[in-house]
Amino acid sequence: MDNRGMRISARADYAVRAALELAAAGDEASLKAEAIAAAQGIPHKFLEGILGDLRRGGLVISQRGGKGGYRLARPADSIAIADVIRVADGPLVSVRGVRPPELAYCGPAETLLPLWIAVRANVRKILDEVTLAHVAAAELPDEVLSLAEDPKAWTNP
Amino acid sequence: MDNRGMRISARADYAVRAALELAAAGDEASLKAEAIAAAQGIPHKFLEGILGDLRRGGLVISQRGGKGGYRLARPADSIAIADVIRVADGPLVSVRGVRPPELAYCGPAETLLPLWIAVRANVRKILDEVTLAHVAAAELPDEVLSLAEDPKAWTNP
DNA sequence: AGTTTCCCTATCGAATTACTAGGGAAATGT
DNA sequence: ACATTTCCCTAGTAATTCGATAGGGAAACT
Repeated sequence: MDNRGMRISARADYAVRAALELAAAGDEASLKAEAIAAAQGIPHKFLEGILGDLRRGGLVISQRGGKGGYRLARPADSIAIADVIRVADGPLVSVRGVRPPELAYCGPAETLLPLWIAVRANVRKILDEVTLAHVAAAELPDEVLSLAEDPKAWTNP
Repeated sequence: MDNRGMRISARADYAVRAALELAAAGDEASLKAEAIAAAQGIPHKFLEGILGDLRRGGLVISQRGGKGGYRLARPADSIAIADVIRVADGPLVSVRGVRPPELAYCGPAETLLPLWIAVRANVRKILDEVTLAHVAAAELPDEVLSLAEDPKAWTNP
């Protein structure tokens, strides 16, 4: 009964870190998959698959050949962290595999639905607002920063 | 690449719904596993395992025999939804299986750590505050309700 | 005793997760 | 033209997790 709960998968984590490397390199510059993999300690072939998702999702543009690599398709301040996660990993929050609005509860559990909706809204509030540019520049919006700076937020449970 | 993301497992969902049935029955009354399973449409034997977790976690008290069943160990307004989820399903939020404070990021990804912390804090803000009594009585705290009532919170992405 | 109900362990198939392998296709440099 | 680089695609795989089921033992009540 240990490591379950709401988890951010390795795939989502890797996708965001790769996108951050691209953001840090500048909107014009391009990086090779191998360079990103080395910089972030991500298995190279696994990362290639993830970068393919980001490309199909319209977040990055790729080019083959000697001078090839990947670059962001849009400015880093117009790509939210949530965009990257959704493209690489599907819907941000789900309950038993389905998105909250599709759930049917009965009896005393009826009010669970708005509760899950509220949880999802509070996750979105952060991940839809924070962009690659924010994180790459280490400058989170004030509301997010104040959440993260609360010492209680760092405690175990 | 479909149903991943941050998911609330069937186990966590079932655990909360079972606890809500107990809360609705009153702090003193007790219900049999079979009755809870029928009321909420949860596989009976699967639910028994979950109720075992809740008991070992100190959230419910069980009794065997003809007049047996389960009842809450504490008043419903002193048990947060987060308590139930943690006991049944482990830590609320994790990244790649580990809890955020244990993560090590480098380069432009360094600020990811406070970001995940902020996400977790925002999830906790809801699930630590809302109790079984709130949900069973269909009366969510105002801040939570206003999050859930925003029509944008119900949209797809 | 006999029934009821919780309690424990074991098992199961299907899905998911995190990777790995191998080769094909396009762009570039000489 | 040719070799090299780098992306691109499909398939596979070992380990784990998820959701569920089965069977029987132990305690409590009538």
